[in-house]
Amino acid sequence: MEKRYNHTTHEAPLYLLWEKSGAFSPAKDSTKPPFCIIMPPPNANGELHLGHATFVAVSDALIRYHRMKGEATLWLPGVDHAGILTQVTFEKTLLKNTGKTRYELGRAAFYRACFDFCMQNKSTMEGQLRALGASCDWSREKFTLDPQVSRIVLETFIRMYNEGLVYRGYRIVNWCPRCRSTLSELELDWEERTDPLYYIKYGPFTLATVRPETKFGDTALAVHPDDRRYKKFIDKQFTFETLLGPRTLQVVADRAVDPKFGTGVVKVTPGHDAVDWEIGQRHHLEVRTVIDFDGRLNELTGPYQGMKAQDARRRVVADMEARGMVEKVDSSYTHSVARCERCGTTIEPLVSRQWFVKVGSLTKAAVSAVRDGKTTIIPKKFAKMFFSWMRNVRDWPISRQIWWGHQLPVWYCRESQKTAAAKAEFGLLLEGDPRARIDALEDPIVSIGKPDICPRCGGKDIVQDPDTFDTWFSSGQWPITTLKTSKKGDFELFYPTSVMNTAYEILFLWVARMIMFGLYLSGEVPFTVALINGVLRDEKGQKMSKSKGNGVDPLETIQKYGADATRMGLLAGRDPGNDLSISKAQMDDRIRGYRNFSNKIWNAVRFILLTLKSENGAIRYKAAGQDTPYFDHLAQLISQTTQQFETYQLGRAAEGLYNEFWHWFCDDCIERQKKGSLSFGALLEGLVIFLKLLHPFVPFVSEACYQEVARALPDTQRKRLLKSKLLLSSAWPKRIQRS
RNA sequence: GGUCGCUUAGCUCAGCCGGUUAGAGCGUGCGGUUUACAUCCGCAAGGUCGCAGGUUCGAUCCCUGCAGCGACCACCA
Repeated sequence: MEKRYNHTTHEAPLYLLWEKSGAFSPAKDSTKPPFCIIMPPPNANGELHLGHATFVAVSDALIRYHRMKGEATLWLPGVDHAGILTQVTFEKTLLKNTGKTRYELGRAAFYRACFDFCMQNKSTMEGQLRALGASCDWSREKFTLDPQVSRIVLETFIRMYNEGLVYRGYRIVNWCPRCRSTLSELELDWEERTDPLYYIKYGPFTLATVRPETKFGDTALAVHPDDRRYKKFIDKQFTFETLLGPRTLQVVADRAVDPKFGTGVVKVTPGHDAVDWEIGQRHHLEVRTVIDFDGRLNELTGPYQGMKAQDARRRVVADMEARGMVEKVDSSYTHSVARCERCGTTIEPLVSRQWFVKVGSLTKAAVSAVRDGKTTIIPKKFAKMFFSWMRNVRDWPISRQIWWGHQLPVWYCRESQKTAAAKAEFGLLLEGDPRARIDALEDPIVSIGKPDICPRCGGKDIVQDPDTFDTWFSSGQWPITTLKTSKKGDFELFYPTSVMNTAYEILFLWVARMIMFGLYLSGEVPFTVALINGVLRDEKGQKMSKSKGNGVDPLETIQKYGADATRMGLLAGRDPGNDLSISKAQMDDRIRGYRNFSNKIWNAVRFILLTLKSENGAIRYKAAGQDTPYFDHLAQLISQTTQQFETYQLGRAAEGLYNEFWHWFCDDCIERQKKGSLSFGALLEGLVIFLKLLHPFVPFVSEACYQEVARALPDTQRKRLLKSKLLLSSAWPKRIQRS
C-alpha cells in the first residue's frame, strides 16, 4: 500500500468495478423490502455545481445504507428538459454561435438542436454523478422527453380534461414579452424598484399611477366603498378629456382599493393589471387590451401604437404634462416589479387564453396526505411552509408558448372556426407562423394523435396547438412516469417510493405538485418521506448558481481532494434543511480536512495490515473478557449510526463516525493495541465494522481499504471476516462477531 | 402585510426529550514524533450561548416580549 491515499488512482476504477458487479441494479426479489429514491432530475441546460452535489451525498448515503441492509434498493437517475430555462439558455448559445434567433431556425430544427444540446449536457452530468460516486441504476435512466414518459404526461392531461380538472380560459397572465410566453407566479422574480408615481387628472378626480401608458385600457375608476370623500360618486359616470379625446368612465366601489394610498381613487385597467382584472370580474367591466404580446401599444392607442410600453410611458407623460393633466410626480415611490425568472425581462400582465389546472381538490388531497403522515416532510419546518402555501394556491396555468417541451395534445379544425379573428389565427397556424397566438380559436379537440377528421364537423384541415406544457406539469408526474416506463414490475414494487431528497427551493414548484399528481393518478402518495436539503450559499449569502458565476464544479474538488472528501464536506455536521454559507476558500479548507480523513482511514488500514504481515497472518485474541469494553463501544456505535440513518440525521452520523474513527479508534484503540492491552483480532474486526459504517459517506476510500484487507487476509480468515467481495454489497453490521 | 426560521469560539456550524468543567472542523499560538499517517500527534488560548423578563431545585435548551438577520408566501394603483 502507498504511504498516502491517492484518490485519483482509486476512484474511477472502483466505480467501474461497482457498476460491473451489477449491484446498482436491484434484483427484484419480492422477499426483500424495497427501497427507492427517484433522483430529482437535474436540468438539462448545463452542468452540476457543488450545490447539486449535496443531494448526491445525502441520497447516495441512504441508498448505500439500505443496499447494505439487504433491501431491493433502486436509485433511479434522470434528467429534466427544463422547458423555459433550457430554451432561454439555448437561445443565447444559438445567437452567439450562429447569430440566429429561434424564429429564423424554425420550430423543428430548433427542437432538434436543443435536443442535441441537452444530450451533451446530460452526458456531462452523468460524468459528474459517476465521479461523485452516485450508485444509481444507469440502466433505468430517464429523460423527461422520452417518448414513453411523454405519452403518460399527455394521457394525464387528457384524463384531467375529461374530468374537468383542466380547462381553457381567458385570464390575466404573467406574460414575458421576450420569451413570448406566459408564466406561473412561481416563475417570477420580484425586484424592488423606485419609479415615478404620477398624479393624473381624471375629470373631477386626481389619481396616482406608475403606469400611465395603460390608461388607454381603463374601463372604470374605483374607490373604497366606505371612503366618505367619494361616496357620492359611486356608480356614477363621468366624461372627461383624455389624450385621445373625451371618454366616459364609471366609478365602482371595491374593497381592493386602499383609501390611504395616493388619492384613494384608482383607474381600473382589467387588461393589464392582476388586481384590476379581479375588480373587473367583480363589476363585469369591459376588458380593453392596449398592449400586445410583443409588449407594444396597439391600434387602440392612436399615436402611441407600436411603441414599447416603457417608451410610450415617457411620451404619454410628456404629452399629458403639455396639456396640464399631470398634477404632481412623486419620484421616491418604491414598489416591486415582476420579472421573468429565466431571462430577467419585466413581466407584462395581459389577458390571454390559456390552459389551467383546477387545483382545489388536488391541493386538498395533498394537504390531508401530509397531515395524516402518509408523507413526512423532514425537517418539520418545511411542512408548515407547505401547508400555508397549499391553503391559498390559485389555479395553475400549464400552457407555455415555447417550443422546448411536450406539445399539447390539442388540435383545432379550420371549418369549426366561425369568427374572422379565429380564421385569421388559424391561417397563421397553418402557415406555421412561429408567433401565432391561438386565443381566438374555438372548439379544441383533445387527442394524443392527430385526428383524421374533425369529430364535430368532419373537417380535415386540422392543426396542433403550438403550446407546450409547463415543465413542472411533466416533472410533477416524475415518480410515476419513471417507474412505469423503466422495467416491468418496477412501479408495482417501488411505488410509493421511499424518499424524495431535494432542495427546498422547489418545494412548491415540484414536491407539492408530485404529491398532487401522485394522489390523483395512483391514489397514493409518490414518496413516504420528503427529505429537504439546505442550500449552499457563498459568503455573501447568495445561492450558488451557474448564472451568478459563484458555482463550483464538483469535478474541481473531486480532482483536488477526492469524491469522498467532497461528499463529506457537503454532508458532515450539517443539519438537514439548514443552509450553509461559505466562501470558496473556506469550502476548500473544509474539504481538505476530509481529504485528510480519507488518508487517515487508509493509514489505519495500512498499519493494521503491516502488523498482520509481521505476525505472519496470525490473528490473535486476548483471553475472554479483555476486549469487552471495546466491543461494547463498537456495538453502541453501530446502533447509534443505524438509528441516525433511520431518522435521517446523516450529518450527525457522518460527524460522529469521523470523531469515533479518528479519536477513538486511531488515537486510542490502535495505540492500546500497540501497547498490548487490546487484542489484534479485536482491532481487525473493529476496522471492518468501521469500513462498513463509513462506506455510505466515503464510498471510495472505504472500498479501496476493504479490498486491501481482503488481499492481505489468509483465505480462511477472509471467509470469516469478509463475507462479501465488495464492501458495496456487504452486509450492514448488526452485532459484533465475538471470537 | 402574513408565515416560518436563525442569532452559540476569529470563521462555518453541531448541541435530540432542560441536569456536572458548552462541542467539532478550519484558523491562531506553543511543543513533539519522523518505521501507520506532517494529509501526523500532544497541549493551549478563545464563549456573560442576541437582549430583557418568566417557569424550575436547576435554562444554551421551555414560555413571553424586544432587537437584528434571513427565507418563503401575498401585495404594493
